[in-house]
Amino acid sequence: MCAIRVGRFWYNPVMRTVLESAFFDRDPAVVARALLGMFVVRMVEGHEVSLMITETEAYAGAEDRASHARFGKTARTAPMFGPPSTTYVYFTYGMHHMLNVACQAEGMPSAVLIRGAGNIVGPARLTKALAVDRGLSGQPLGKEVGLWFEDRGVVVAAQDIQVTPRVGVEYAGACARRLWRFVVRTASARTKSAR
DNA sequence: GCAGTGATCATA
DNA sequence: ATGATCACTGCC
Repeated sequence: MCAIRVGRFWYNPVMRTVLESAFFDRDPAVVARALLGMFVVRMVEGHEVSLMITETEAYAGAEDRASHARFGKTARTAPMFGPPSTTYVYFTYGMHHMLNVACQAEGMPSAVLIRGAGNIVGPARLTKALAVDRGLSGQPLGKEVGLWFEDRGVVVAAQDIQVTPRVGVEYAGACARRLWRFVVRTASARTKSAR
């Protein structure tokens, strides 16, 4: 039985369970926590690239003053209101793409931002590495679009998770202090402290 | 420390 | 139509 090491974590390469929409049909903070140790899988130029997720953030609906859904449904944010496992990719600062997955039932806006995976730290670096752009926004995760998530049996213990406020949402008042950022503590994926 | 870059959304 | 803002990164 050959196990493969990812940082301090080991997994069995035989186990590959694709995360279906039910996984995402939960509170975004629960999903964000549960995604640590899961793998994001992307087809890029005919090759399957998979990376263990190490950093996520949760975003909720209108009551979350840090969420893009706080102003209601718009052309850009409509995927956040879609069924669970809908991708929400947006373009910001004139150059960066951000990868999110919608959570909860259709009509209930929420999402998890994937901020880091494998050795990649930073949400825009991740989308660059995985060739993710707005063309994916609004599409359901799956092999049809070449982007999906898998459970490969990595278990991340609570003691290995750092929980912090979300990055870059100081404008959100009290919501900025919500502890909705989840980071796997590893030697390689050491992160900057929240700004 | 801060420039770069352009979509997005509120305001009009 | 206009302007401020932005769930960021890389280079100074």
